[in-house]
Amino acid sequence: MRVGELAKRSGVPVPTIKYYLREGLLPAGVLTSPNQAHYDDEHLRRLRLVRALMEVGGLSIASVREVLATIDTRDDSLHSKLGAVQEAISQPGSVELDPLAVEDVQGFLRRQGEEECADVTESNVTHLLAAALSAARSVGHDHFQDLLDPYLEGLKIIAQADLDYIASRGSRDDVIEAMVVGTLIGDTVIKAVRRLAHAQVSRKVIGDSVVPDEG
Amino acid sequence: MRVGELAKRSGVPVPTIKYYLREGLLPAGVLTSPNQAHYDDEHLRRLRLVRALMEVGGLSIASVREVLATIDTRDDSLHSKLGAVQEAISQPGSVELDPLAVEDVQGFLRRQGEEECADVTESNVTHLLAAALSAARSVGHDHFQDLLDPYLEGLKIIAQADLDYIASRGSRDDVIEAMVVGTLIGDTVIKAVRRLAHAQVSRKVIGDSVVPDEG
DNA sequence: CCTAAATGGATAGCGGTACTCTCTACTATC
DNA sequence: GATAGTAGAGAGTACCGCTATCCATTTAGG
Repeated sequence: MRVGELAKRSGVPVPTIKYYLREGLLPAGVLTSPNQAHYDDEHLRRLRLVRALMEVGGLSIASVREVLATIDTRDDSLHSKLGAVQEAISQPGSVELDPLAVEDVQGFLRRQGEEECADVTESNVTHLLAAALSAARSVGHDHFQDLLDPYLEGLKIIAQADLDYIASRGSRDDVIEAMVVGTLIGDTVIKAVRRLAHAQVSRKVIGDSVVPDEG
Repeated sequence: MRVGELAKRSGVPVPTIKYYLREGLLPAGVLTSPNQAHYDDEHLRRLRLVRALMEVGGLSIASVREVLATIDTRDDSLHSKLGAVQEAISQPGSVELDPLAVEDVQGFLRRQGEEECADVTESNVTHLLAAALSAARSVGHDHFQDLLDPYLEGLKIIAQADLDYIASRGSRDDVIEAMVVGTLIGDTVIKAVRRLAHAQVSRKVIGDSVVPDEG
């Protein structure tokens, strides 16, 4: 197919596709003439992935490029590939870390039997966690880390479901893409379902009055 | 205090504070002269909240303004306030919804005993969920909704912890702020811990080989 | 009291991001 | 042979979150 049909089938405007080609988010089509190229279903699939990463995952073009590069690297074991994918999709903001929050993270990791926790900022994931706890502290929530253990309890169930889902995919390529899609779209799904669960629990527990007027 | 000290104590540059004042993210200080105003600890607290919402929650200025407006509205019960806060912090992207994904969401809600599910797009939260499942479908993941039930199972544990945390706050104002902070910063913490749980489970289950080379 | 620094207020400009437009030379199709 | 589509590439645009500059006034220090 040519770029027009790719645009029609993906819902992405032609100029935007050209832009993605220039930015290296999409591999070039096969040239049949100096100004004619053919694109196949792989291009369509990749294009939809790019859009999903941006729209649902909220990733920037630069992050998408990094994620795609990680996906396309073909030398790691699946376990380390999962790690690499997670690093690529977990860009922490530029919050400066509260040492107490760093300590909280290290304590948590230690509690979970993680031995090698030299520097929290070495991994995007632990950095992200420390940044979030720092932000909590900065707004006066200095016991937010107490939630880590119950969170992990719930997330073990979720992570098991995630891994089952990923492993149920057919080819190795599908497994790797499912890591990205499952993790990023999963984040959004979890966000939404958590809010629904809040509403459910709140309806049962809080009812309508739990706290007096003003403290 | 004057704006200079507010800047020093919050780490936010003076011009940025002025900008936030203009944008209505911060209430004006008390004028003591035509060009002198006093700010108090409430301003500092609010400023830090604004930064936390933007840096960790990834909210835009417009969203922050909306959230603050919701916080400051003082007429709802806590239960409905939680709902309002959730709506304000759950802006769905502009993905067009797949009818099948909408059906998935409705089925899920029905399964959970939610009766009133006329229009999924009426609530930002269900819209967000439908958008995420639509994106999953668009990249060929048309059974992602099978994860909803295990997700809810894990998230019930998390939501209970959240509600306990929120309810443990002192004043009504603190409770309301904890809804925002706990939900948004909680999202990020959950994101990070989920990745750690992935690594943990993956180390145990996947080990290093689960899927053959190529399908 | 005088001067330097800071302040409130307002307007304009800047840097980054994600497109979108425009152009040229060519090709496919009717 | 007229019309529409195409590859490739540079310029332009729109929005967002600041940042810089200016002004008249005021405060703080010697």
